[in-house]
Amino acid sequence: MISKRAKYALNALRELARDEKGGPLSAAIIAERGHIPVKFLEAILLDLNRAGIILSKRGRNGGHVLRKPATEIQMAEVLRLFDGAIGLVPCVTYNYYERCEECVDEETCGIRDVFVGIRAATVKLLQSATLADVLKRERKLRN
Amino acid sequence: MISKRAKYALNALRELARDEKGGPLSAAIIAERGHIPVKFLEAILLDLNRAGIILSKRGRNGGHVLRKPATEIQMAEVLRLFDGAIGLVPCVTYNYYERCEECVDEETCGIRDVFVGIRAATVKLLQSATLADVLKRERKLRN
DNA sequence: CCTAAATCCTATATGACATATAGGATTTAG
DNA sequence: CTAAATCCTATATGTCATATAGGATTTAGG
Repeated sequence: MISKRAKYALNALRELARDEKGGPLSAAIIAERGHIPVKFLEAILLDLNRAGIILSKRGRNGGHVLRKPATEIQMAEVLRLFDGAIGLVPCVTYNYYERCEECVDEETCGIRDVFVGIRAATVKLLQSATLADVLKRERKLRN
Repeated sequence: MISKRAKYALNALRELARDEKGGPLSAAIIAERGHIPVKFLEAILLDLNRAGIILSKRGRNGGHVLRKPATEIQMAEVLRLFDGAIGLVPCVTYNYYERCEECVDEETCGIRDVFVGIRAATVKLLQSATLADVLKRERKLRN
């Protein structure tokens, strides 16, 4: 299961993608539209800003916009940012690799081999799922 | 990430599969071979027994054996037993379905749509991964 | 029958983490 | 100058995963 932080982040980014050509959206508005606790969302938006995914403007008429086009923001990037590794076991991830303490021989572990395959499939799907793709899916689902 | 309970369970089951035609294995032996805390493993084996995956015999010369052939025990079954839902969000699972609180319209949610695809791919891989398959992979990896 | 070896069972410690809130400091436009 | 917004730090809070303790029960064999 992904964390609520990650889920809220995805929801917030979807709102920004929908608004891509409009003005900046405030945390309060995003929170309302996405049914997200405001203060919690603020922290999430801060992380997204620091990670270079959104651009946040302070002060009156401030708010948040996507820093890149919606075609270039992948769900994979967002999940990695908030939840770290995507794999189901620590020994199958690229960026967060960690040996399993109990592991006897990683090289010949058949269990690991299965999880390697799952990670590959998952990452592929999460990389092809950009915010633009998410909106496209929604248009399709509405018919 | 899957829980340690689930990982330990898979490791323990692999030991039993390797031993499939031998006598029952005690928790102590499995724990030693799999580098698992004994008492913790005991509780896990108890769950596996209650779930009908292994058969446990008490008393002297007691121990645990697979209740079904290794070709019929899927990793999917084991993960579901210990970690519950396999999907990355509660709204995409068959057996543990739960609506996302913050969800506005599940039917047309593009984010959910992506996770539906991931769950399908993951479940497929976990179902085809039986204990026999795991052992087969290990023989292959040793070459 | 007795003992050793094993599973079975319940309770509990404990530490980590995710979720969430509080309260304010800072910036910015009008 | 003020209102609206982000930014920042600290903290509460509860839940859960991991793990251990201590014994009750069963079973085979000498």
